[in-house]
Amino acid sequence: MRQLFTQITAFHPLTEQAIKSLEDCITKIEVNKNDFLTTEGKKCTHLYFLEHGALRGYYNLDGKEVTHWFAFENDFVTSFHGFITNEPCVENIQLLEHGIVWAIEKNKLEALYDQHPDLERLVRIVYEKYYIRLEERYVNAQFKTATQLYDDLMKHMPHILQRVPLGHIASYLGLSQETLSRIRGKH
Amino acid sequence: MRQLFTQITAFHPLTEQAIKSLEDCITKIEVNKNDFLTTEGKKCTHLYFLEHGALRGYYNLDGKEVTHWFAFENDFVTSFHGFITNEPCVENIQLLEHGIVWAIEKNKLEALYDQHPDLERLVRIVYEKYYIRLEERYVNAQFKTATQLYDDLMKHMPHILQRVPLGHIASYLGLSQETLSRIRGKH
DNA sequence: CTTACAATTTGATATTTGTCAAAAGTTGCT
DNA sequence: AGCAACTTTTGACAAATATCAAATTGTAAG
Repeated sequence: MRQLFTQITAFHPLTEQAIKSLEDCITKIEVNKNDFLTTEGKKCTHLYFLEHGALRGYYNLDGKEVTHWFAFENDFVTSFHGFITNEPCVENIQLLEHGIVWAIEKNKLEALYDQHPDLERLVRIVYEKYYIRLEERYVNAQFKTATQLYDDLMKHMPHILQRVPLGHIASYLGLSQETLSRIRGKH
Repeated sequence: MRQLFTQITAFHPLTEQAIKSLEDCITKIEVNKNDFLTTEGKKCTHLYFLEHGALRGYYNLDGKEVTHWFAFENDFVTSFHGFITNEPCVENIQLLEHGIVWAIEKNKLEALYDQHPDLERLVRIVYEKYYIRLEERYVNAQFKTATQLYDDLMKHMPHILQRVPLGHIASYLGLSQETLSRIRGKH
């Protein structure tokens, strides 16, 4: 638990009281490879923090699985669209390895905001960080060639090939698996 | 000014005190077509709210201008990467028409958060909204065909063709201008 | 109304990437 | 070790989109 709060407060420091309150609201979950945190059509009422493991978010698009993000250690995770709008979510979140996640319910989290502005600030800052991370990916995906995308990925997440099947990575980059395989072939 | 706060509080209600404090920190700016709110390399220390007008954010990539977003009436606008990280920004924000914008300095805004948690909450909610908006665009851009992208744009922003040159729209969709022109040709 | 400049369209061709199918390689299980 | 299921690679070909160049249309100023 200490380890968890060390990671979380790296985004923004929290008061002892906020940490105490949080402790009462979070649940530790152990999840196996191929388990789901949420699936298409379900309400996604929890925010997760990934202590250990790897997972992916994907859509079903014309019968194909389209992976649109990965998460690893110390990432906040949820189906953001569903979590924010309260609508049934459109994506599936699946474990790629055995993992440990912490969960908090949306209602409880929002109730804590009222007592702990520092917690709400932390979440605001997380959104800021995640927003610009997504923006960067967006610009890359749209305006770079397949080879550039692969090179960038190797630079920023060199470990990913060891942990994630190629097909998922291809779809994450918006490429066919065959194209990615060929690119990788030329060193 | 009333009009402005009507729009802003549509995201989340504010107390009278928060509104008073905000009033003291914001500046109204009138901007002409082709003016810039910020340019590449500058620090972007302001958050803007677009009361009237249209503008675009674009990168220079290999000597080409790449438009990656548009903003219209009642949008919050800034170079988010620069604004959040305090690093020199990588994009240009340019007016496409004569417009009216309200500006607030980042320092002043953050100072207000301490006195007015409701304002910080409003901003958090704005980030949430903008995050899922971006996510939606991301998935579209990556996994839809040129024709689908055009049809979606016509559905969600049918007015855009009247206000924005085709070349900018093409680059926003990640297409060449010629391709977009041809797609548009077949009704 | 005419001219000059900018924006858009059209045509021909090249490039990139996707698709389908088959082969080769891996992994896990008994 | 040996089989089955899954993942990755390879090849041939098709489709989508980009590029370059030229023609056309639209627009604002005198």
